[in-house]
Amino acid sequence: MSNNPSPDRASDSDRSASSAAFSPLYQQIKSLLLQSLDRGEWKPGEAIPSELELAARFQVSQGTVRKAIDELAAENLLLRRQGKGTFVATHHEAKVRFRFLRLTPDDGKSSISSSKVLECRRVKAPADIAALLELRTGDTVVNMRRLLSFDQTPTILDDIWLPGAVFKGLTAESLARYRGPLYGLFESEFGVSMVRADEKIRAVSATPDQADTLQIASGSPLLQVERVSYTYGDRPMEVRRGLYVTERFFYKNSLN
Amino acid sequence: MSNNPSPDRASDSDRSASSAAFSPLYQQIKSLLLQSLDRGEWKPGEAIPSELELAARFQVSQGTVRKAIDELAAENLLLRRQGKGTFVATHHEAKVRFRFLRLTPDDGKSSISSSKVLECRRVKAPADIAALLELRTGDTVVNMRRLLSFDQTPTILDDIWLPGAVFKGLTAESLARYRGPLYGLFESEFGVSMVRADEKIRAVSATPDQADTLQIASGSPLLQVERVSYTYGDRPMEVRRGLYVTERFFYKNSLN
DNA sequence: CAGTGGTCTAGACCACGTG
DNA sequence: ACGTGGTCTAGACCACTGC
Repeated sequence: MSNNPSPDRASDSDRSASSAAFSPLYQQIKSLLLQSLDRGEWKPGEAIPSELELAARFQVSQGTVRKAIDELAAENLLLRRQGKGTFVATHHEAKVRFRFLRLTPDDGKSSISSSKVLECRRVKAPADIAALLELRTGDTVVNMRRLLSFDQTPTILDDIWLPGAVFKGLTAESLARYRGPLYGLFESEFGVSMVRADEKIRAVSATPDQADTLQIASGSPLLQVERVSYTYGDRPMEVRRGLYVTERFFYKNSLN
Repeated sequence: MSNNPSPDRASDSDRSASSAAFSPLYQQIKSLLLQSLDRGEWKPGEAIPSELELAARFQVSQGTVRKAIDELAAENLLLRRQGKGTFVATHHEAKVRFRFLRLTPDDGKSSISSSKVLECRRVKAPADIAALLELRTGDTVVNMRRLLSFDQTPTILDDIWLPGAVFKGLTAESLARYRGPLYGLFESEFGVSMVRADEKIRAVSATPDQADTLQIASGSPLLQVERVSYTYGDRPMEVRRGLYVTERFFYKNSLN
């Protein structure tokens, strides 16, 4: 790229053809990288090409690639490791486990967790779920319910909804066999990377049914967490309604 | 600064004398900027010197100053405005109001809020509050309780604790006269800028007293939010225990 | 028009991880 | 020794703001 008083803009127009029209170069590079991630050109956990390689591929300077990667790293889509390279974020990692699970034990001790799948079936989407997943009412969705326990104490009751077209072959049996975080399974088995989520939190009273499965008194206060998770391109891929027992745990949040 | 094969490092050692010893230059600049902010050299809402001025002052390149400011802007301590300058963040702004108040109405309509101070007195700090504020048990603290209503509906009951040595002259009367966000008052009247906060969230049942002031049924589920707020240098400056009625509001959070 | 932050480049050197 | 990302610089030009 020349940077002279009368610059040659030919290569610029080449680039903008395949990307958002008039935005900063590094933003265009960022979109291109996002497209590659979305398309699965580099899988979660793998390294992406080096900054110099990408600079050569896109015909820009290393600094411009760097700024694009900086933003993706700030959004936790990429992970930089000095001396090694830049890697696609994955949910198969101890560090990342608590990025989406904000429930924390009072005494700080990380206790052993167990997950029991109570139900998993394919059904027609209710209107509210369909809307949140940007599907049509009646489109088929996977509905699973599970109970998470810490130190043998039932703590989280989750009701999860997934688009049926994407999560083919997800059954109670395959879930029961799997060890590890659910979002890790989604990555490996269905090619769906969860990248971001919004949560709406309320306090509610346990219904008799809920109280029964959580082994608490009916009417006890519960934290209700309604989450919508998104993949690349802000496409919603999961709706999750969780009920948390906050007797010995709390939901941790940081405001900046 | 020379960048030759045999560089002259004299100016480097000059700088490191007044800052953390061996860290990247831009991190040292960042600390110096933080010190100036903490010391009140530039007040909330004011512009800080231009990048070129700061570069001249610290004897570094504009790019290095820029990277320091980038991080402070990412942490919401500074606000960049193209063509105008870089400004110190302030809580006197509509945009920032909802940075620390995460309670959102179901219907999205921003309703008028009113704040009623129920109590404000200087007392000796209980052990738990003192620990959170990094004071000694029995040091004097300001304790205030207030009720926030939206559309005439009582919604938030706050119990707030502040270090007495810093918040001299804070009385129920001065609070009653003041309009606007509490953190704005803290900035203007006491020179305390809240920069970050940690929250622990639980679901609880309303006690008879709480139910009475919030005009709900005794035993109703409430969101309990325990917040510790920090100024520059991670010094705790407020402990706040809030009870939120989440009937027509929810606590909004984003996971990245 | 001048001054501010925003973008882009090119090149040097440093720090880290691996072979 | 080599390749990776990390830091730092210098300089050009762009985009926005306000006089």
